[in-house]
Amino acid sequence: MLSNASKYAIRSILYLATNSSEDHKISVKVIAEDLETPQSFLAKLLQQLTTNKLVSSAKGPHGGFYLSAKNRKKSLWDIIKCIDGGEKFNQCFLGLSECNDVNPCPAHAIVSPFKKQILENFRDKTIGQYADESLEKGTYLTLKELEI
Amino acid sequence: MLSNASKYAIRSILYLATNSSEDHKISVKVIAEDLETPQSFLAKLLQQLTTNKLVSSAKGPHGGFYLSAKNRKKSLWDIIKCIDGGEKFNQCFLGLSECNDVNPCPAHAIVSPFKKQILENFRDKTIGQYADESLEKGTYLTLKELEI
DNA sequence: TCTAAAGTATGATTTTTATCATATATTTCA
DNA sequence: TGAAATATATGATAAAAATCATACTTTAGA
Ligand code: FES
Ligand code: FES
Repeated sequence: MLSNASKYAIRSILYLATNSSEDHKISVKVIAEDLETPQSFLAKLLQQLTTNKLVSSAKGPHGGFYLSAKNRKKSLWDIIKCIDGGEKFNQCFLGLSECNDVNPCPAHAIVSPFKKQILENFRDKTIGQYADESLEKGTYLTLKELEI
Repeated sequence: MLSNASKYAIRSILYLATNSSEDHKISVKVIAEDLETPQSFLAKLLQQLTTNKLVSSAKGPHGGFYLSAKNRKKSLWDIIKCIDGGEKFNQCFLGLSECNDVNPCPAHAIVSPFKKQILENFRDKTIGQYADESLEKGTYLTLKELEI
């Protein structure tokens, strides 16, 4: 579904949402280590996200990445659009041009309601809300913290 | 979600399910033209599917591919397993090792029910049933037949 | 004011996926 | 029995995605 790039981007941003603040910026190095993602790839991604105002950054010592209040108002969907492009959810599951109710493919009936629901969720919920819920529910972002 | 390979494979098989029979085999050439997929790529895929008993074939003039009664008992899930491997549905949406309810990622709550239901549908319904439903409901497999 | 710690910019490489191409083996039918 | 139609087998190439690397810029703090 999503590219690695998008997955890393989402995880980084949710990570920043719970762990960073304007007073506590986090460097790519640390993010990459915690999330166990390739560092330079992540650096590139974070640049792109910064350019698109999805995350904030500061150079120099004690610099790093963090989420501003505005950044927290963005959605998962904004991230996906930024990295993978906005077509992710209107593509047909079987690769048949566009996905719509007029020309449904055989998988449409089962797949489509879910796509709609997920898209809605990703579009309507803010990063901030996601982060808050994560804290409540105790979800996981890194492999390290998994209970295995 | 699925690779092009899997998409082509599924579409070919559903196509064969409604258009072919032991008495009416169809050549790669025709399948590829109708589905508008790259011919040699499809040829390779059909070979793999044949090897794995998901489709049947015969060489020589009037040869081609078709679905036997047994082939029709297979599921979409069998196709996906054959082409993309069986991990497609237990991977975490955010790339966090495995997807399970014990160590949910932040997207798990919204994504997981969907994955479960689709997997179930893909596993439990046979190709034959899919084809029958398609005829009833009038779904589409090729770009050509789309109402645009 | 210098140095080190960050991000920024850009391009090279590797890996995976998708696609193209070509030679071989069977089989029907004239 | 031989030519044509088909699948089969295998390898080459191209395109896309992921990863690695390197040089540059800014800034805090000694
Ligand atoms: S048309 Fe194929 S998933 Fe909607
Ligand atoms: S754990 Fe991430 S989708 Fe289930």
